[in-house]
Amino acid sequence: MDERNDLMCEEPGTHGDVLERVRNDMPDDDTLYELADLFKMFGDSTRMKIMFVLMESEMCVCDIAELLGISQSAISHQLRILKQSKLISSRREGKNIICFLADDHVKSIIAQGLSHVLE
Amino acid sequence: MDERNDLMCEEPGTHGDVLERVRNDMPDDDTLYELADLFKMFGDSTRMKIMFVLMESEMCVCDIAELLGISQSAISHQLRILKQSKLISSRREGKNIICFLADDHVKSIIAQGLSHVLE
DNA sequence: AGAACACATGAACACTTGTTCATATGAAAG
DNA sequence: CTTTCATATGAACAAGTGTTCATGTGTTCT
Repeated sequence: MDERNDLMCEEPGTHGDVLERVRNDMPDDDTLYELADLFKMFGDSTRMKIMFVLMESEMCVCDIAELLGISQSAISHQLRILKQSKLISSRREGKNIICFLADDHVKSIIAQGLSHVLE
Repeated sequence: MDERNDLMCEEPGTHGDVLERVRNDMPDDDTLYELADLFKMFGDSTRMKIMFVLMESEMCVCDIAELLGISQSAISHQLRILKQSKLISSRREGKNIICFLADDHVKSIIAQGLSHVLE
């Protein structure tokens, strides 16, 4: 019952406990795709920069673009994607659209990533 | 000194405090790219599945492939990438290559992502 | 040595992704 | 109402990504 895991190869059916645990803990396919799509958001340096900026302060679109030295169009396209993933929200204020982080998980996810990267 | 943030638009130089904080807290470009590359690993459902499996138990390549119903070649290509990112390590055991998570951050990163996805 | 199994790898291909460029929408000021 | 500033959006294109297929490498067994 606490035996070492035998390999499945060439001897199927000999370690049902692992198989069962995996099947129980693996999220369903929809959740898995959502999860992957979420992490894709953090997988582009432009979007990472945007989120880093918004961790400091909410900010309008043109300020983000100017601060990062990236074209307004590129920023706008990325903001659209980030909003679809519910990571960023925005409100209008006169001529400007003010963007801000919509989820506390953003900071903790980035923090975990950073501690891996920084060894 | 605790004033509301003015917008940068059309009035540059009026909110140096935010600018300065952003410049201080933004990682250098190399770190940013590493960070984005790290999260790219979590941005593919095949790699997510592999990591979910390895969260339960170390396992040889062919078992991972069989368990997930994905071709051995596809798994092997993805494992190569995951190893380059130092997320997975492996050792040889006879004919088999046993893979296992190489970093504790994997679990916590995935956990943070899941709690976002599951609302 | 040869056969069989486990895994790795390279090329090719379809598919996705991010940017640029041009243009459209929307609010505010003259 | 026209202009101007702020932002959004669509098309097009280059670059990146993941899979398959075929084949190569390494290990064990007879």
